[in-house]
Amino acid sequence: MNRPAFRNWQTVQEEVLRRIHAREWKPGDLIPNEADLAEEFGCARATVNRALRTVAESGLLDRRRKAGTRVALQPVAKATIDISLIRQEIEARGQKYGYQLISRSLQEPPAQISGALQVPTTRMLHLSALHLANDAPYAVEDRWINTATVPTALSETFDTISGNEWLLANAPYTHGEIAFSAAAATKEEARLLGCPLHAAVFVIDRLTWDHAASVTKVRLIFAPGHQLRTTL
Amino acid sequence: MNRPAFRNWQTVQEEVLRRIHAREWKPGDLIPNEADLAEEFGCARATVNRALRTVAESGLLDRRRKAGTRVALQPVAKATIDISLIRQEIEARGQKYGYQLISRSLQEPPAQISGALQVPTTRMLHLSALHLANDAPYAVEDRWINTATVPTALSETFDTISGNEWLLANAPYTHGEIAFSAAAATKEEARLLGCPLHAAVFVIDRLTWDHAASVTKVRLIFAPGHQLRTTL
DNA sequence: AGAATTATTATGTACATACATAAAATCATT
DNA sequence: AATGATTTTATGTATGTACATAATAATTCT
Repeated sequence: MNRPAFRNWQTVQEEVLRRIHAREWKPGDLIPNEADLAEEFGCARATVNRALRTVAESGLLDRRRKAGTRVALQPVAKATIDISLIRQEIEARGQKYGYQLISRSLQEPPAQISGALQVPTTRMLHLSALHLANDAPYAVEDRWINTATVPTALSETFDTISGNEWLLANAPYTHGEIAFSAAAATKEEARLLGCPLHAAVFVIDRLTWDHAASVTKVRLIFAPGHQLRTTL
Repeated sequence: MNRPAFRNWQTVQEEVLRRIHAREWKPGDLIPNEADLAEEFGCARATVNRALRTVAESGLLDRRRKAGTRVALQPVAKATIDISLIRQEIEARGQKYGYQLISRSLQEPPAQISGALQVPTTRMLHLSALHLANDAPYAVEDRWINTATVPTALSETFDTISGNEWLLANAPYTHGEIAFSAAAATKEEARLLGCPLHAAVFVIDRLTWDHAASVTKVRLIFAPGHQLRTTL
């Protein structure tokens, strides 16, 4: 019997995935422990561990100490979405990027905004801008910046660089929340995007934090037809 | 000098993140190599490697052999979205799940569908169903199943179990594509969801494959107001 | 029987060492 | 100076051993 050599963790991972897909290991099944698999595959336990850990991260395996490793009953597909700069997104598609500042003002935010950012109702920096791809409207950016956290934003005009880009370079964040939804274009959004009033638009809302301090809240409204795609 | 003990990879990771956030290591900077960091932190190189690898996976570091590790110039935020069963999604929020089959038929798909699934224009199984949360319409499921890949689907009525759930249990897939977008509700969708015609609805399109064979193409149309949320 | 304690076990990880690999840097050659 | 071969170097990973940790199983005590 010529035992195939599973000598690196990728190979072991492929074999594990094959067995799951081929239903040799069925959903809910307890699979052999690391030590046994290591012996079977002719490699070290650490190698098996690395492979199984990676598969578990993708959601196909459930692992618990002492209880062992079992094939997930209801595998939760995990879609990873790369949130890059809008400029990069457009340039990556070989299109020309354009940016246009619509308004910049210091004003008191609506309760909904100041609540989300958890700041007392002081005046904040509000930006409205338009991103263009090949001169066509691509997305409207509506942003509030917490000037208590990022005071340097007050001395930036934002007429050539987007809030998006300036903040990434000047205001680090530790974590954040993001939400995707659909909305009907408001009058202002429709005007900027050149689409009918109440057209269905794709919206991304993002809120970022630097430790306990809120940094910015941004709403991106994409022109009709926009899709956010990824692989599973 | 009492050197703090960074004795496990999580602690090392936290320190690395701290230095990046504190701009001790600035975007674009080359950071010390693994061996040096291991000495500084008083741990093994493998421990530093695990920490740096994890941070790199999150997009904050760029690593290349021989070239070393540097802080990402434009960190690409990665949002991971868990795609679970609609039933689980609803039950996880403590709501009652309901399911209603609208139609089930064998028919020749429109060119757009058969093209995406890369099958000759044979008859395919088409399902239309409604998912409910606390008896209120939650999402419309419009699904095409490739009966060449999943012949057993032909003997399932789908009147009590959704295509979503049945396929997960009976038709494994190796990979897939997913797209998020906004659309105006069609007449039929508006009727089922109980919303105005052309209301802005959130849409998820998914296409799954088992190796080279297409499995299913599904379009989920969510009731107005639906949000898909995650953390950054 | 039920509760508290202890033993067992599978995963999780740290470490030292060794070698693989990719890419940059250097050197030799034309 | 351009080209090609060689060396160097930082990351990538495999291995054996050791111990940590969490959760289950078994045991003891009340």
